[in-house]
Amino acid sequence: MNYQIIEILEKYQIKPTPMRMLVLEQLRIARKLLSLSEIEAILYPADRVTIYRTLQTFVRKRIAHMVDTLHTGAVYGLCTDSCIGAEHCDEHPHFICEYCKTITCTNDFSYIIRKNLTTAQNYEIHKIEVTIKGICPNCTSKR
Amino acid sequence: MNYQIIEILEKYQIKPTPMRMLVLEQLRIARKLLSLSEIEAILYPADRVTIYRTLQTFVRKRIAHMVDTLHTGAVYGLCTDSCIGAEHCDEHPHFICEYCKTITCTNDFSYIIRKNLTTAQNYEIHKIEVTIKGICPNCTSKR
DNA sequence: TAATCAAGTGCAATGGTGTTGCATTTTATC
DNA sequence: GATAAAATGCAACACCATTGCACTTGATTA
Repeated sequence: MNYQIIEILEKYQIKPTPMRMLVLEQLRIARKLLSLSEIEAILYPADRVTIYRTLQTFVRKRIAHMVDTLHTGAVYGLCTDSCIGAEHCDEHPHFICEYCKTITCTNDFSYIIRKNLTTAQNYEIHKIEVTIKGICPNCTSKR
Repeated sequence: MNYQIIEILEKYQIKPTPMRMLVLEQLRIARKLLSLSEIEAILYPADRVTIYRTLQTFVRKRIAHMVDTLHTGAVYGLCTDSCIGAEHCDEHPHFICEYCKTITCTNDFSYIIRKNLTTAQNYEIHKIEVTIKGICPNCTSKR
């Protein structure tokens, strides 16, 4: 189990310290994107700043991506299978369920946006963030 | 000039106080979305909280919409001509130029996202936020 | 016109999140 | 084992959103 985590960290050239292993483990366990505060609560009494910097390292090393939406705060998630590798994929729309508060990834539409804006209007696009709020299929049935 | 502003406010059933007229005027003058702090700076020494509540009122009364992206903070803009009326339109993608920091509205792609997620996957969508970061056509030539 | 009430405003203060500086601890290297 | 580099933990700060409360303004009614 831990060996697997260490393996992943080393694959991304991240020194496998205890804190980093803990944070990575949580990102792997979680079935949703996690905020700094959520991770902080899970790993209490681990230091907030250290987790913050760990997440920064993860984003920099492209093992995880960050989605920033104001009223939920920034959240972090591991890149999915489809984006493991050379590309840092944080462009799939993120769906925030207003019922269960879960943040999940949905299909990627960014290529449509990218294509339109770059070819037709000469925008130079660095990052596309799509955030969708509503009720997820899970919760639709629960209500 | 002021009569026009008063007219607009009354159209949206907002009592035309001096502060509200000032804020609305700035939103109209600005060719981009404005943050609370930007409006605060323009209207100095007007009270931040009052402007904040004025903007809340504007959003509630659907004369303006809010876009929230973390690292720029929340920004506000008047609904465009195409969305004046019954519908509160805040779903066009917002483009943040990393050079001039200007936030502008771009074409609307949300219908694509909405259609796909609702018909194919049973999501109930309340709000779509698309934020794009990069360099706008204006600044591309300047560099 | 004066009294009354609701709405709007301004000041003070709080809470949350992101962020930095610095001293200490841990880890890697020689 | 000594030294250097990286990671960590604590304290503190900055910024923004937000609330509480007292005061002012403006509208309504007696």
